[in-house]
Amino acid sequence: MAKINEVAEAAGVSISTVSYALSGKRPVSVATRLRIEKAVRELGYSPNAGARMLAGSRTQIFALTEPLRRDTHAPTHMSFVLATAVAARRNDYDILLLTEEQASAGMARVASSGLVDAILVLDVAPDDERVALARSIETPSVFIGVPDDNEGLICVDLDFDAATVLAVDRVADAGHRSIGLIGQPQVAYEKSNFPPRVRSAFERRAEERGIRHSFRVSGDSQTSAPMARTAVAELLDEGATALLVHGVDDVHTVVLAELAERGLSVPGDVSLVSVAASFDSAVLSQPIDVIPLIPEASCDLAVDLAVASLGRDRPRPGLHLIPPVYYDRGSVAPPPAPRG
Amino acid sequence: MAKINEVAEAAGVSISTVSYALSGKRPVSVATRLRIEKAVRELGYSPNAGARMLAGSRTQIFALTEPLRRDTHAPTHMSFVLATAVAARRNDYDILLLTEEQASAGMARVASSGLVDAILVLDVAPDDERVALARSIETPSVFIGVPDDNEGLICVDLDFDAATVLAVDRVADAGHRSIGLIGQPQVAYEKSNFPPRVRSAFERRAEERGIRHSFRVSGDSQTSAPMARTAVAELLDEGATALLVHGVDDVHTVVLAELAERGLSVPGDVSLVSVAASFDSAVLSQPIDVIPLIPEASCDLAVDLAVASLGRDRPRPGLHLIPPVYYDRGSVAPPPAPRG
DNA sequence: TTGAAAGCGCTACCAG
DNA sequence: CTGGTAGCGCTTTCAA
Repeated sequence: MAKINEVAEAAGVSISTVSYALSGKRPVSVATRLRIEKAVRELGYSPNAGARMLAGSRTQIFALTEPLRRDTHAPTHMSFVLATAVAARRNDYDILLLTEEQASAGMARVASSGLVDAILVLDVAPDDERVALARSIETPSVFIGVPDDNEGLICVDLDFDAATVLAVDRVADAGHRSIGLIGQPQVAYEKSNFPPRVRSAFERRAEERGIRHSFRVSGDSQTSAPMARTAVAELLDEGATALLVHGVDDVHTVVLAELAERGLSVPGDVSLVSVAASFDSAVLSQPIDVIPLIPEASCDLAVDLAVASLGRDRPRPGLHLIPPVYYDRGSVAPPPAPRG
Repeated sequence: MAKINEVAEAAGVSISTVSYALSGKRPVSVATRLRIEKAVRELGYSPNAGARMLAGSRTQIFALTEPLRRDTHAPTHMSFVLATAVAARRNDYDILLLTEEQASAGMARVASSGLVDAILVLDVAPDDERVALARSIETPSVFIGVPDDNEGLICVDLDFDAATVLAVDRVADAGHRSIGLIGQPQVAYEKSNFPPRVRSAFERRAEERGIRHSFRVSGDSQTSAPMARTAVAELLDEGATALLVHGVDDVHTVVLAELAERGLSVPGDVSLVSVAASFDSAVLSQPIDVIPLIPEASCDLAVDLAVASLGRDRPRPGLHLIPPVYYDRGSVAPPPAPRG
């Protein structure tokens, strides 16, 4: 807990020179810089955080608000939190966790006390209450996810629309005339922002391509197995020859198991594409075409935007959608010839 | 972003009176207090975090270090993080997230910059590198979990030893002479601190009671189903009439499914006790006796200790073990009469 | 290339 | 019960 004046003394220079040598905001001769660095090392000096916040205008802290709902999928959520923390540290920022019942309260608090330089908003709901708050405070905020009313906000996300179109087109191009979508649990279509986007893009694009389409939700962690099985059964009964899956790893596992039990091969009998999966699809029992949702991509971009919003030319508000990438793993083929 | 002098001016008092009125560290007449509160409200005043840190000696921030290993069980982990955050807020503290490859680096950084008042250590390994660091820094730290070398540290945890003894005794008292333990995935016995404690307490207590015992690991999330099934099969083959389960929800589900498939009823044919489960056992298909590991209990205590370690009479180092509680749900009965 | 010194906004001591 | 004010440790302007 040495202080800057001790470093200055030890190096035989003034306090300001030490400060500049460390921040690099003013040229310092090599000789003095070396002496200062030596003193810093020997004293184990590290600038006091409170003093920096007060004197400088940066706290080097980002808030991360995440209203952890009961139905949040923990592994996915953890990936995003971790990716955000890593990206932040890479930019010399720490993450302050805001997990409260009333999400806005914590946000308002850290904003008005100047504890953080910017706020990263996770787990965005379609009608998120944090939207209004974000507009009313000085502290810049970046949404990881797109709320319905996003006018004037900076939002980052995978381009779910384009991703879904990519998937529909792929199976349509392969010749499929009837496709199904196995989606998220029902609650996700009310509380979360992206499942509805996938669903509507799916239906719209299928219409545009003139192919039959049908949609089913999957269950939550307790009911995912039976619901996903039922979904597969119903979609196949309706004549679907290709399935898009928008779900967590468990749902994929169940879908594959159900197909296997029915003696159906992929892609021989049924084609399969995973849309916006944020887990490593290598854990599945067989390779599946995937258009991944990569937490690191969203979070890196969000942090970059947060940092930029503190600088000279701030990023302009709007949607920053990440272009989808299609990974071909061989799970899409032309539909089997109709029997009979 | 009003400042304290504006509040003072608006209320017609001195700066110090405002400060004392807000902190309560000095009596203030009701009349002036009311004027001050009014001014605070109207100006939307909220003290500057950096200034408080610098002037006061508290940052009102706790660090939470969690080296998120690949094999971490996300839902359990999230429960602990959430419980910690809630407990911290209740004490007017925020949580700074430290998730780095080299866990010690972040810890050292926030300690030496005075960014946090104390450090909460999660996901403790038997030979945790953070132990040495904790001893070398000024900032108090509280371990949630017990490392092998815990001399001089403040550690909080469920009393796994007592919990396991409670479970063994229960089935032993019911008349079982041969019991099995289905434990965590293999890796947990190397990287985590509590699974070995449950296992050794199980073996020791069974010896003391003079009953046969056998142990099996379960698998990770990908292999839990087959491994847990095998474990059940092997333990039953060895003659176990009661099973203790120390695992996540999935393991319990699989154990119950395997017993059901074998046509064995609980507790008619096999008795079952869940040891140190941190999930809500109500999600299981049938009620099971449980000695729960309650994240809130550990985290509340840890936060209390962290707060106390900043006060006048700091808690003395040592293990703060939470006494186990046995919840009887009717899954333990005397063993069936031996057939033949 | 370097120094001196004025704050940053608050807490808490010393006076009254 | 209330005020004045000296720092807390650093950043940054102004001077040299």
